[in-house]
Amino acid sequence: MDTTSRLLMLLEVVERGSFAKAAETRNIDRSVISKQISRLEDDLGVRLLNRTTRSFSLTAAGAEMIKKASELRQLLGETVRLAENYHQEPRGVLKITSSTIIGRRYLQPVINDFQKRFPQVEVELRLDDKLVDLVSEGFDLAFRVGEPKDSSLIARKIARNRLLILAAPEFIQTYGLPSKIEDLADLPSASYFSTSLRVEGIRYVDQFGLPQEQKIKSVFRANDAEVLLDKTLSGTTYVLAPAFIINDEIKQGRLVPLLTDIKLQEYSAMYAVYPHRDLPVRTRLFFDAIREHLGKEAPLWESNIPGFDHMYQGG
Amino acid sequence: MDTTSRLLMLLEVVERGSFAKAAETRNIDRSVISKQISRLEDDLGVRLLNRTTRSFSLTAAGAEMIKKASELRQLLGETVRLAENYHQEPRGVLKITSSTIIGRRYLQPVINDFQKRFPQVEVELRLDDKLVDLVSEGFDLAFRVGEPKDSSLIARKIARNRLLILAAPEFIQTYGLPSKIEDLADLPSASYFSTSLRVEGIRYVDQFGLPQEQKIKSVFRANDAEVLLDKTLSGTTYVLAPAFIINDEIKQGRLVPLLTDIKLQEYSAMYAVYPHRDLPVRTRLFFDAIREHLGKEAPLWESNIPGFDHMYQGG
DNA sequence: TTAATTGATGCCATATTGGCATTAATGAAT
DNA sequence: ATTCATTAATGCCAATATGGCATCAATTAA
Repeated sequence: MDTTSRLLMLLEVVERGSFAKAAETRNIDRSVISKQISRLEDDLGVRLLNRTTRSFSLTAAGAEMIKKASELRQLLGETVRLAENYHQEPRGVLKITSSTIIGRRYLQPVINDFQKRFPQVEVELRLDDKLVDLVSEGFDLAFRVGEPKDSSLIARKIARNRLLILAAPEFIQTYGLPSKIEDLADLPSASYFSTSLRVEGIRYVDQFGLPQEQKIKSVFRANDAEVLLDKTLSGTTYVLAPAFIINDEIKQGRLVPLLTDIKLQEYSAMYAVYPHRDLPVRTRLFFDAIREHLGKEAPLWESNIPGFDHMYQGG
Repeated sequence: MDTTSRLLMLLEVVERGSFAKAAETRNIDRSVISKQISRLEDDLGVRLLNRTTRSFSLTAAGAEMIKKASELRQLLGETVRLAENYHQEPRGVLKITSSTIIGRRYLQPVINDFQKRFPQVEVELRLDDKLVDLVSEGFDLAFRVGEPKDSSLIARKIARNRLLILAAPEFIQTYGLPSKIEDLADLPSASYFSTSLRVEGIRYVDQFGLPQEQKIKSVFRANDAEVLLDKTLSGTTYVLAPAFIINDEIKQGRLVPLLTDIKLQEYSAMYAVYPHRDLPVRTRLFFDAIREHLGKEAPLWESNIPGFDHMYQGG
């Protein structure tokens, strides 16, 4: 290991916040980090970290070094990617992250097929419902619902993701079929709720083409769409759900779309996110495979919703 | 050894022109280079060099890689230098290059003293009369007569270097003492002669302040100033010599300045050259030590020429 | 007070590196 | 043509460096 690698190690230590965490993400022993950082300090002849036994802070020199280390990582990444552009056959490790549901339902089948076609490509899939740092963790691709804020990343919309209002037949028996959107105000609803996003109403476009929001009566809130769907299947709530979480519940008659004449506002689409302009071959091929799988026009999941083209379009 | 080091190795191979030369400058076995370059190609998955047994050429991928390797070297250098700025005590290896005469006569005494003061600093001195590439060979400092052309380098004038016209007493006995500069036209002269510079006349300023050049009759040409001086000591030629090669020949009466009333044009000064704005401590200290040794006003070597202040000033 | 976590250190098996000798290929000199 | 020298590649081996384990001391949380 040479100075560059040690600088990158230092950068990881600082980004992760401790030797132990850096060791964990690298799957190496803590002692290795400790030794290599010490070695780096010896080589450079500067103390980089002020250490106490349980934490550390950067020295002035250390702060300058991690800036440079970050530039080095960037440049080294570009270099490797440049080389990868010369591959005609994809190879290497394809690192992907996505939310649990996207990964399980839409990525996994593509990955299975992909690795049959390209056995030289290894795949690492990290399912995580909170955003991870693509750059520092070295991911090639991320799949997310909603456009990411980080403008240093490149996001491409790969599939629309319209909303539906759903309830189980049992719910309809209990509460009756709502005939206009205002009826939803008093019906029990399941709704998405997290630190970053809480759904408190249904946004739609009225007959005059004006945006409106119908308040809902949320009796169950969770930060997991599948849990909300499961709750709704039990017949005790209705739910405003994105189309991409629908499996065959509608086809089997276990869920029924409500108020399909309402024109709902489009929900955040599904995006693919990557950190660089020039993708390695393996990434580009996987990206294409995903688009192929999800469909060019209507996304794959909409085939689970018969007649969806005519629903929630305001007619 | 990791990818970065291998890229730097590749860069050296390309710069030096062969595996063998790169191995030589690194003082390692050729096999190491061969293995590491192969390893780099495997890791990147690209062929970088088209090899025949006795030479190689870069592939397109290889050409791109060495560009990046050069950026990496630059950035890594900056990083290390940044760390060195935090040293209060100088350490590390001070790599210096100069012409033979400058090194032997003016650097060596300073180096001896310097290493007494700072035993932590190692010194590598490369005496070479042709210019070497400071950047690719990793030199901290170069000392040269004449301003270097490479504008990416920083040059600082550290001492003027005036000229004299010298002859041995024996020469004067033989040919008589010249009384005006035109007398030199027919007297045998030793003159500097190399592929880059050939001296064919003596440039001076006449009584009206106009630049003139007096042709000389060169009977001995060499690309080494000491050899010219030695020839002159033999009494068979006079010579136009820069002051910095004078030892005690004038004090001992073995050489006599001629035509000291002529106003000679100033010769190229001695320059220190370094590749970066921010010098490591060891370099800055050595630089200061050299300036101290050579003298602020009149350079050290002028003390070997009694009355030199009043010579060749047009009086 | 105890328990848990952190980074440092010493020890050891293992992996990597660098040097040597050999080989094959190539181009220059005779 | 025929040496001859030089180049890069390869296999083998010793020296070196690395990473994992166990342990320790320091610190914080419970």
